[in-house]
Amino acid sequence: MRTTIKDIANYTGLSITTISLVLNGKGDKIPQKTKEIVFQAAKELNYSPNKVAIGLVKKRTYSIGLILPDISNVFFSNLAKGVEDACRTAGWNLFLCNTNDSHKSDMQYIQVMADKGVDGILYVMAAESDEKRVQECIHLMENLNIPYIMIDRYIYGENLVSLATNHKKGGYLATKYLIELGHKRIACITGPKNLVCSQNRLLGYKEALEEAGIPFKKELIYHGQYTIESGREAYKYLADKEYSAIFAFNDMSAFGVYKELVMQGIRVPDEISLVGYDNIFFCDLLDVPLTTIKQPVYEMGKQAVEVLVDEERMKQRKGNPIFIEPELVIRKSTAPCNIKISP
Amino acid sequence: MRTTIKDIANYTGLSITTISLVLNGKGDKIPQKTKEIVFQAAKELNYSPNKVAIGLVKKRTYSIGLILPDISNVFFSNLAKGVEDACRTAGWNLFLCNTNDSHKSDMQYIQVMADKGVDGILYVMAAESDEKRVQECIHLMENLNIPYIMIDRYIYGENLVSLATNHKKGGYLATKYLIELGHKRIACITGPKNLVCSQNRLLGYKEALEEAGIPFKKELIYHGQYTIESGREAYKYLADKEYSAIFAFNDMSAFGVYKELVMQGIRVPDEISLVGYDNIFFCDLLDVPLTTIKQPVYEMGKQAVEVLVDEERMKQRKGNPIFIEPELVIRKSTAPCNIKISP
DNA sequence: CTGTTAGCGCATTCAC
DNA sequence: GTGAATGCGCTAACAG
Repeated sequence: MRTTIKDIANYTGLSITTISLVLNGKGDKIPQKTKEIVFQAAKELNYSPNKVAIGLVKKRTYSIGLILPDISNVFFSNLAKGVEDACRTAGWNLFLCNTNDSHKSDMQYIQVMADKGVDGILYVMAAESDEKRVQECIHLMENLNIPYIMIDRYIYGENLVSLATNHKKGGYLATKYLIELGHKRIACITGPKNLVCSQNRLLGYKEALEEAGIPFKKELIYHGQYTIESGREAYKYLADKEYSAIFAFNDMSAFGVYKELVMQGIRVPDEISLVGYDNIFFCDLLDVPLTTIKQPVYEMGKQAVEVLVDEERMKQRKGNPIFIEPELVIRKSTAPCNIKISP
Repeated sequence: MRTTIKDIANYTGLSITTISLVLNGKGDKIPQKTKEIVFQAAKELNYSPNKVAIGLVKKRTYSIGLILPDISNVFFSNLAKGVEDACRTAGWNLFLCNTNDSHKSDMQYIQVMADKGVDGILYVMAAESDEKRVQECIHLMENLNIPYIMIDRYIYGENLVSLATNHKKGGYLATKYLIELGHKRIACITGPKNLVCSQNRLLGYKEALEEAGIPFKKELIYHGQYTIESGREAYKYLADKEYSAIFAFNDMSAFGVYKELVMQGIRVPDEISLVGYDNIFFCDLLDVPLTTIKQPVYEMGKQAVEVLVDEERMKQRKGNPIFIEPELVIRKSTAPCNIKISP
């Protein structure tokens, strides 16, 4: 059996109160002598406080829940690492909840986390969720009265705290760079239509086009799923279109098209320029290292924890999204346009 | 405020016991009518049991701790996914503990998990740990009387439960395949010396050599750290050695040498054959897809949970490691040896 | 069939 | 300065 505060009381002949006071640093009025006895006993008996009991009386558990779609996705595992590192530093613990992009799991986990008494939730919504489903999740957390931050995938709402990369800017940066290289027909492989992050990247794309006076062509947009597979499908979809560059809204779909391009004997970047999004660590490992938009995802995780844990900052941030600035990382998959296409 | 069992009691005019009995399915002797009243009230008041309180009295929390070195490493994030999926299925929850390969963190997390009342620990030890440090961790868990399974990185000890790939076999398979391709001088890039998993892969390597009557050459062994960087360093170390194939003990270090080989204009597999280990998902994405040894890491995570949660199976497994069979995955980075080297 | 009581391990208020 | 008593939300004997 674990030793309890009671055991120390028996062992020392002191009362439970005294032990608790001393061990919690609230023993201003307790003589040094007594304190030492308590500390000594605690050490001898190898005492460590039962956090479940503390959680029950204090109604704080010093643990938070991280709900995300897929921990095996390097984007999220880097996020998780940032979150975990920040938690450890702050003395918190982390429940990992993997939803496999299921809205139902989202709802279940929110409830379970509440039952477990977590002090907050970091929430990356399931990709399958539409506006209505997001609201359902948000309402649940509100009703449960549990602080939360929406990460990456949602940023509107007056009362909610959210944190995300400035995706519009990211989309803009990528597109502008391609335009500067002389590309005029730039295909897009988006993420799921209902995700705000994907919508915003597209807005940035359009803005850059407009700024350069290039007309937007709907047929160059392929709506994908942020997966390798959808990158491959995008290639097929684009087969009969004219384009000299591709902007994939995440690195995975960029890898997908890349593989397909290579298989078809199309050279990157000589014939087609390719830009990804995320800056996953192995962009660098490909034979043609991938030009991409970097999201500082580890730092996002850290920062999310720091805000969530701080009541003041949470209040400030209601309806006031935290935007993280993306960054263009130029590698070898992009080159000046050398194809003449009728505009 | 959350509604409690007491609120339901007040609301219905019944006693706390009755509520508890009904809600826990132990109300065999309670009339259907009463039951319905209770269920109805629970629904109306939106009741969900406080798991912290339950944890305190039952001394079971239905949560487990997963302690691992680095969640951003795809190997571990896939493991974590397997673990999490199995947990969700079984109705358990998962604490994620990222140690950054620090032994001190290992020790701290073990204690914290115990304080949090977890019902078990899945433990992947820090790479920096030597025999003595592992023992320290094991003793702590034993003293805390908390069930645990050592995953991947440790398999000896009469009283401990462990689960790992049969790394000797993995090393054997990789080496044998290279030998069959005609390679005689096969360089190795190992993992940290103190890790049993790396030691075993080396044993398998030696066994395959011996079986083929090829003498073991110590100078062909480079002791790395399972990182991309150490793959690069391995290349430099091997610069003045004669070899026609490289067996890297994980995919990351394989990528490292691969990059360096490409930079030096050495063609894979025409000049040098390369085999990795792990079968990380982007082995497939490289321009020269990597031949490797597959560890079914997701399944390992799943299985670990299933055993940990089952007292019977835990007993059976004491001192009786669970071995997972690895598998050779042949891709494009290996080819018949066409270099003549004096033996 | 249902209510009363005790207790899980701890923090905390109020006496002594 | 220290101890006894109370309660956090729940389960589990034990009564009745």
